[in-house]
Amino acid sequence: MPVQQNTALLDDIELNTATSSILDELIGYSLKRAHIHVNKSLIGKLGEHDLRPSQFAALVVISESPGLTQADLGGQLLIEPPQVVTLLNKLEKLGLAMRVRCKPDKRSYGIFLSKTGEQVLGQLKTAARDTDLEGTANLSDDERVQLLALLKKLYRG
Amino acid sequence: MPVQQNTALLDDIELNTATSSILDELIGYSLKRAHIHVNKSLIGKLGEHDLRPSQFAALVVISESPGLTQADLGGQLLIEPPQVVTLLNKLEKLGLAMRVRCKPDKRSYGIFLSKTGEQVLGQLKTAARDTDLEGTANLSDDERVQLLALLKKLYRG
DNA sequence: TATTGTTATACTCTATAACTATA
DNA sequence: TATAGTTATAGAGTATAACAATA
Repeated sequence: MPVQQNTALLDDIELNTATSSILDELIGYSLKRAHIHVNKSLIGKLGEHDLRPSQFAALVVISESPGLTQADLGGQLLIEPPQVVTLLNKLEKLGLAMRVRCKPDKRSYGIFLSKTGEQVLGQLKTAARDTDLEGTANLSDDERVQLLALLKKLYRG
Repeated sequence: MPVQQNTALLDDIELNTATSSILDELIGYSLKRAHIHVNKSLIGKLGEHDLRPSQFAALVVISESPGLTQADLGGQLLIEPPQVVTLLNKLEKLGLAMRVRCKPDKRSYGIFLSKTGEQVLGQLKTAARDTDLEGTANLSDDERVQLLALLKKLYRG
């Protein structure tokens, strides 16, 4: 029979909405959706400072280990050396961080925050805590604690 | 005093390892780390079929709503129309899905899986379940159930 | 005039190979 | 020779504007 026979039927297909999908069984898929959901507000807030989430994370790590090398920073952020270069170029351009040739090994830099970087980071920490609460508004405080514990156990072992 | 005075000290900086970081307070950050952790094995497995996670998710959605439009698909996957085009071009090139002009509205397509697409999807579903378990091996079955419930509550409300 | 899908474009993220300067 | 950082490049993901065909 001709293919076009189904045209009328196909027009009135109802999309699955309630049916259970394999995607709903996969923790990986729900992690992605949840991450998108929570990060929306953070991205918006950081955007006011011309920063991305990874750049905020870098500021935090540098602040907690001033003088660390680019290799150290990449290791903590789980990014490759070329990404560290791009990231630091941006932070230096914004006047928030700097490379200093202060190591005996003249190939490497010590990475430090500027005074401005420390000040901005202070503001960003508060903003990040706020947006994280906003993005998880569907959870109670107890549920937030449970979720955080489960997530850390998941990826830290 | 001269800046270089600190050189010897800076050489022996110890990186923070145990100190608590604000990043560890943010659910958004832990979601990202957990997602990276769980998705590694899935990406590897899907790579054997020249597929990415988003393309696997598209196969699932199409299979569950055969004949849906590109706008429907993009809505379910939370991606924009141009991304749907790229995604479907890839699936058609692999012979897994196809656009069919079967709607009264001649501007739109109905999207369907091919026979091969259905068969491949069957294999991929099993593989996805396996790799999701592998990637969450640090959790017990109870903890997986709890985590999934918390994640869905988080992004679905 | 509005909508579906498409193209073009751009910016971010990610990853690898090749290069430099130091070690 | 090996390593720290850099450059070049390429692929994937994301987003917007502009366009064609159809409504």
